[in-house]
Amino acid sequence: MPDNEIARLTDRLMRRIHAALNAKAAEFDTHRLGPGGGIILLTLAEIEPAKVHQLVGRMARDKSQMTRAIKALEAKGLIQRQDDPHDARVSVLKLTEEGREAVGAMEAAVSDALAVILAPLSTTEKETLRGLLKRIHNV
Amino acid sequence: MPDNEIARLTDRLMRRIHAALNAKAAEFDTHRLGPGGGIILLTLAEIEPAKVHQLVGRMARDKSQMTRAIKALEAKGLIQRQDDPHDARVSVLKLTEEGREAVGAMEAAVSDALAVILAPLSTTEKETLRGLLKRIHNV
DNA sequence: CTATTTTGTGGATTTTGTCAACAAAAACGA
DNA sequence: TCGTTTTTGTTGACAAAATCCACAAAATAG
Repeated sequence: MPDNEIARLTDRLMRRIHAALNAKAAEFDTHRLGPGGGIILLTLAEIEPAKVHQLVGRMARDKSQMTRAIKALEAKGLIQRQDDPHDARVSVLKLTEEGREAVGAMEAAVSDALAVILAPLSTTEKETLRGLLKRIHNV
Repeated sequence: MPDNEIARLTDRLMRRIHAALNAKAAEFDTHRLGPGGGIILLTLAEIEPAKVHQLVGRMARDKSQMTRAIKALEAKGLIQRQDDPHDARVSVLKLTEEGREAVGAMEAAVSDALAVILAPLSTTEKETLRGLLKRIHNV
């Protein structure tokens, strides 16, 4: 079952990333977002402005958790909500200036950590990996 | 920061796998191992006989959690411990016959779920992905 | 033979994940 | 149009997992 090995290897990779970031969290996670909040902010930076369900879809997370995580980010002044004139159920999420700064710091730190973990791969291979992952998600 | 995108895409992939398996857990998780216990069993099947710290290393997990997870698997009769004659601190973990059966059922189910998620990739691409992931872990 | 490291457990706490129920708005269909 | 269904988001209750710390016993190193 070669596919299954992909699952196990992916899990392992994710845990290593998680551990590495956790170890150096003190350096960049000045807002104490935690891993959960951090990755949401990074994703939002990528696709903002976004609605909650878009983040839920893209991040494959539970919506109730997303609600709470967003609430926390909002309380910390990192993101802000605006009403959507076309749909009264939803609000549009954007980064605040402070949020953008936090994203910058995190991007750099994640980049450092990833560089170490992905060191066994050449630049070309990393590109290949990224491409394959994107294709999996039909992006 | 292209590396960072790898992290996000990997996270997303892992969550999708998790969700897919969770959705069909009733079909195969007759022992109620949960995702955590399940993947440990699969990993053990791959490298048994193994000691706790080997599983910890390979799975990049916290050792105290591993202790508890193993205890649960042992209580369910899926794995068994034997004393290591060369090192009294550790015991050697093996699957029981029942554990082996559980692994078989899980392998099949995981395989099904993975096939769907990885469908956008060709067989060759899946092989490439697997190879890259293995290289990341220096395997 | 002491000091340090490795290996594994256990407790306490926080963080995440899961599941079900719910409400308001939107989209749909006869 | 009006009722029905779906989408979107929120909350509560609970289960599972992660994190952190301290500890003990055995192995290893100096």
